[in-house]
Amino acid sequence: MKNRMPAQPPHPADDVLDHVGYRLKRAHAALRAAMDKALREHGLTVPQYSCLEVLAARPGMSNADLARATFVTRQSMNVVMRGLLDAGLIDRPGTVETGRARPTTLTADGQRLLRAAQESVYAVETRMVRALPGRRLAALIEDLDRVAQALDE
Amino acid sequence: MKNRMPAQPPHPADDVLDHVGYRLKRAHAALRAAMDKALREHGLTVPQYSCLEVLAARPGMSNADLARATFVTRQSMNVVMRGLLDAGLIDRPGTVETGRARPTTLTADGQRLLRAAQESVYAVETRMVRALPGRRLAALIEDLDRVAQALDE
DNA sequence: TCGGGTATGTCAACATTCTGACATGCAACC
DNA sequence: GGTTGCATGTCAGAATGTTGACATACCCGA
Repeated sequence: MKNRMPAQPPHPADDVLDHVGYRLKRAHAALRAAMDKALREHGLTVPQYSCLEVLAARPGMSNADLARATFVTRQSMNVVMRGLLDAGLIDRPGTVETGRARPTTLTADGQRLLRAAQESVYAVETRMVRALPGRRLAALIEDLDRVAQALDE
Repeated sequence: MKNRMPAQPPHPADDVLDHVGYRLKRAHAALRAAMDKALREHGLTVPQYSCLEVLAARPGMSNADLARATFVTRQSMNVVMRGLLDAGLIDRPGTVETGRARPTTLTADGQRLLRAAQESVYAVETRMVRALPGRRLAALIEDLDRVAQALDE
């Protein structure tokens, strides 16, 4: 209905649609949609892929660790892991010598599927990076980290 | 369990946690949590606030317009609007002369509540902006827009 | 040794959001 | 006029996520 003019908005600078938070939300929504589409052909959801990916980089993480790393609650990660366990993509000892946290690892199937999915997802990431002019990638990452840190405390 | 060292990760550069997508997700999660906390005292959720905010900047938007502007489906925005209608914060004509799209506007109560909520939310946004060194804000916004555009097509 | 304090895994209830579907309304084109 | 295409609003069901709660397990100081 209303026309969108992202390049030259016909509004004062304090328009909501010009705020950083809105742009951040917009970029995140676009990334989420692109990843969702890329992962569909591999039969994975974004949380499932995130779990596998983090697990490949940091083998032996517990359920609570994975929840924190992927920004969801322990309970949500619990159902994600149940799905991955049923699919035989991850493995976890039934009991552990000390504590309650059980270390999780990728199975051979999990590693295979992850490698296949990574090709699709990394293509998405490449599209992102190529859209950035010059050496702005490092600056963008640094700024995102500063923002996250400022908001966390 | 694993120690986090965001400044100097003890891993190769191709670690997932170093990717742009991960940092984007992380920053968005932090923003979402901060806004959630700021809005709780006003009795608003983030989608509800987004709806009011966009509606203040672009009065007369339809349900589908608002859904697109806030990156949710029409169906989701429908239930958000139902809550705002029941709370008397927005208003919408029962019928319209032409078409199906009904223009929505803020009520006086909606404008009052939005103004109060904006103070809390803008404080969050200020925290974000202050965390950015020098004149990097404009560059960050521009980069986020480029990323979103590259992923949308 | 024995409490607090904290972290974990999991269950249940609730909310939020999505996908699928359908009816309605308009425009364009034959 | 009729039909095709597209956008909108809304219903129903399923998937996904959350908060709240509880039992368990470690750590640490009194």
